Amino acid sequence: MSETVRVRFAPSPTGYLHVGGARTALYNYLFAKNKGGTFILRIEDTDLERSTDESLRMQLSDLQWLGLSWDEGIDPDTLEDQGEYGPYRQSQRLEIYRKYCDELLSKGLAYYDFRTDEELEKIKQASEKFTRIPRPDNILPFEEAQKKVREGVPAAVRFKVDGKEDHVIEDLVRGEVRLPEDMVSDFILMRSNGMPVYNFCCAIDDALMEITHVFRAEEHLSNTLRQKMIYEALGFKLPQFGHLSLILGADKQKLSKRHGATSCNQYRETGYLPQALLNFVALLGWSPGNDQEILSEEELMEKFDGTRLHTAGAVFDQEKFKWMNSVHLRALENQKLWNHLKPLFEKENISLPENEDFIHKSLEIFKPKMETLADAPELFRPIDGKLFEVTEEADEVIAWETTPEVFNAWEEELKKHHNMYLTPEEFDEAQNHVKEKVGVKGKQLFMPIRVAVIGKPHGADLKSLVPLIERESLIARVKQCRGDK
RNA sequence: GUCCCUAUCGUCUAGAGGCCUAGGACACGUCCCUUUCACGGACGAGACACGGGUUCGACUCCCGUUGGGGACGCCA
Repeated sequence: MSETVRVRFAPSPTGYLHVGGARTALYNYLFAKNKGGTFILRIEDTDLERSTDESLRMQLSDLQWLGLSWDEGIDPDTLEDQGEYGPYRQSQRLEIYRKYCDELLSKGLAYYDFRTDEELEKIKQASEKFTRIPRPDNILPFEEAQKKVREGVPAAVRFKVDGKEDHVIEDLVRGEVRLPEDMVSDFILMRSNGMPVYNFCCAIDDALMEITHVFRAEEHLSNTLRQKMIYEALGFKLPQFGHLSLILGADKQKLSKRHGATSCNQYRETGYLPQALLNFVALLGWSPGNDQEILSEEELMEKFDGTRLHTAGAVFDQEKFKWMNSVHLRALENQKLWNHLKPLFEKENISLPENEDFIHKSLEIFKPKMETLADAPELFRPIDGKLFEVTEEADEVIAWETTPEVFNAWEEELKKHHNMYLTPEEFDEAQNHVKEKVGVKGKQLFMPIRVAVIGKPHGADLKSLVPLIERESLIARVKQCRGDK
């Protein structure tokens, strides 16, 4: 009895995927998964000026990175259609729009508008409190207008917004939303260059692709009114809409570039995990209804059924996102985490042992200190002897009266051993010997040693850290700290 | 300006008339763990925008005010 759920995400390929877009895509994806439905990717590329294949590929790559795979749409590599309802790129559906446009034109539900940009601009300037574009004084009869168009006179096609009735939309998020029809003016269906415009394509495609539910941002509310009119004029069945609250910046304005990082790609490049981004944006405007905040994709799928969506906007809190990323990062299996980290080490020219033992031990020490993947190079750099350097932070410690003695004693201890690495026990023993010999304890003791190991007074626990570094390298480091040549 | 949407700690949120002296999380503060830094743990501070109704009873329902946001494109 219940029809199959078909939802879509319909980005326009202009730049990277925005986090708001990621959330919209996620909700639609989760809803499809939750209902056993189909998730469709449609490309809204009718704006020739701004849409590029490069952007398209960037968006597809972002979606893939997030793991939001689609059942119908276009192949991310070949960009070829996949599915029964194609083409899935609006730029390849032009004849379809043309056909429906002619239908509306011939029925008198739409008309050719021969006014130029300049004329329209003049009209806008003329009225003080301009809100809507007025209908032209004399609309040519269809046949006559068509003839003129065929002769090459440019004209846009506008939909006639006549009625004075209110439209009621049963919104999945907001309940009954009443929109007065005169809220919008006669809107464009086809540009004068022959390209159809968003509201028209969207309505036609959603109808033809048999979309059942549309989750999209609140800013589309007035478009929904336009699209409803198109649906009705063409006799299509309206899908269910759910208008999502907006994601806001710290100043409560719609999240945009001036708020800093807003594209998925930026987060990807600064060391965020896709599962963290998904988890975080999922909770911006929706909650599972309990106190659980860390959710896997599977849990999200299971719990997201299109209800419990918030009506008010949500501020994107970078701090909390960072925290959530650190939680997902710590939950990651060591080997998987290492695979994420490897390219970063290579990029920074940090050479590290790659045996299982080292990976496990080092990650156990450094994982709690990482918030993003990008924190790893700083943490691991001191392990690589060739990159060892004494930082300014260490100056104070080096200046302590007893520090040179600690350095010497530490070096002597290291020289007593012969194995490549010290064990944690051997380190303890060595440290105790230094303590007895120099007669210092506490900060006076371990801070100089830490400086001699990683070049700075703060960092990971020495007992776990020292066994990860070659003894020879440790000796070289003390020398360097002491200023030996 | 017009229309639409919206309103619980600084932020994300739980709360669907009595379970609320309003719960959780981030951030913040104190303490514990720790010979540093993190992680972890305990505790603390911190909110129902305001005014009217409805009701025996409102954070929860209705109306208004105020605040915030969005739309008003031959962008999507």
